[in-house]
Amino acid sequence: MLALSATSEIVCESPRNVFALPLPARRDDMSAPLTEQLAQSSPSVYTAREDLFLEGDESSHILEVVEGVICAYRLLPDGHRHVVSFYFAGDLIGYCSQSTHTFSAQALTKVRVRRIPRHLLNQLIETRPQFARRLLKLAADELTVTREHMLCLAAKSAEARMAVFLLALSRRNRDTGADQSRIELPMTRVDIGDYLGLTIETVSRTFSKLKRAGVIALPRTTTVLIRDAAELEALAQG
Amino acid sequence: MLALSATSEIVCESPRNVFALPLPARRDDMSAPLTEQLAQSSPSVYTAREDLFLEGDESSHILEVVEGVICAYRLLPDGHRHVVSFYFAGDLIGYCSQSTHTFSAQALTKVRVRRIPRHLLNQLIETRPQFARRLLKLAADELTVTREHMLCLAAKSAEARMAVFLLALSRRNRDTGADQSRIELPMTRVDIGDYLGLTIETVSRTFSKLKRAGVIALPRTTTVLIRDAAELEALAQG
DNA sequence: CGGCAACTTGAAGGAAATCAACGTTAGTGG
DNA sequence: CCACTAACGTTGATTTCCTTCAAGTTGCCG
Repeated sequence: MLALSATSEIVCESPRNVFALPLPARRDDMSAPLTEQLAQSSPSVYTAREDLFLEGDESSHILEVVEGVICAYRLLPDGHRHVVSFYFAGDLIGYCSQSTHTFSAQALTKVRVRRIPRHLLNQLIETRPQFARRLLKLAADELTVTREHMLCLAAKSAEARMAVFLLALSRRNRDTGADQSRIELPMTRVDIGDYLGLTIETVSRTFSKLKRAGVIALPRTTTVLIRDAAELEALAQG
Repeated sequence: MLALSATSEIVCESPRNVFALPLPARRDDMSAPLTEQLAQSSPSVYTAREDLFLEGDESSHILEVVEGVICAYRLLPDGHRHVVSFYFAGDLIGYCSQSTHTFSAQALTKVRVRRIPRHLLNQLIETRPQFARRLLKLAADELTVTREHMLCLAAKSAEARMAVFLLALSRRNRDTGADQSRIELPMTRVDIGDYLGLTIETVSRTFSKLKRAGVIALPRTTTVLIRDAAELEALAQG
């Protein structure tokens, strides 16, 4: 029921790629009363392209994604948009942020989230030091993943960035038991571009290039089939 | 004596720029016995360009920078180097990372650091929930700062990145009571380039361009004088 | 079937990388 | 103190990759 306690243990020690974070929850390692308190809050539902919150909003709750995909983004004064991260089922959003949100969050698909009041989180930290350590581990892992993405933006070509991106989605599939070689993209080309620091044209062209090279196939615009994972890994290196 | 407890309160609520993190410590808000335990460890000293640790090394301690500047970096298979962050006096390194370091750390100047054993940190988390919350806050702030830098790399021009970088250093000066308009660069052009995702040539050219425009002056290669802070702010926007 | 949004593709332009040469500074030893 | 050297920094010319601008095309939903 509650992912908080479980996820941190499943996370790999040194995540190499983005989206390498959480997995489905176990419920046996939390104190029962608190688990129930957290579980009480019934999931909120959002439809595609609906904003869950905006940058600057009061963040009295943290969110656990139960179903669907969420896009965290920021709008810049010059009109640019930057996608900070994508969050999938099992992920936590805003669990360690300021008193106001530092980014906006938009549903990419139909989304169900569980809202956990921050004061309850603080209460858990007070009473269960184990819990605090796990939360710290989660924060540390998100930091590592963010740095990995930063490195990607600082030092890699469009092709390499796309390869890293696709491999991250592929690994996420593997970790959730889905087909590694078949990726359903819940996000548009604009979302991908804003995430990778590229224009939609470059994203599209790079997809075409990878397709021409036989590395991937694109039966539909939202479906990527990985044909040559080894080559994709090589391209991801740079 | 110990920065851990104090820094988190001084950190601004939503840091807008890198290097906006910690400030000198206060000691009054920690339980005395533990403070003393932490203070016992006498600072280690490193000379310029000496590595404190390498990526992959066991990280049994976290480091508090007492004096000097440290450069966190990663070496990529393709020979590229990426500078993750710079750490200044008062900053904490590796306080929330994996069991092995996810980046290497090198002294840019003579450096003194206090080494705090991780097990002691865990002990503090167990016994002092306040402490755990503060550590979480520190992690959250570093995440926010990292995301800010990521945005910079993803969406800004060479000129804008340099402007953001210089303003961050300027703000750090202000926060430590030093001259806002006079920046002593402890890092080389290579370090700056690897941090901003630019080549040394571009870094150098951008410095020259800013100088020509009267935005900054460069009496020496390691000294930047900010002549037109407003214009620099404008350039930082993009 | 029409209309619109998302995506693709092509051509031209620009920002930064690369390649190459020259200056400058700091550190060393005569 | 000065000459020498090597690392660091600057500047210029050229190339490359990605962006921008501009049409098309596809696919979805009424």
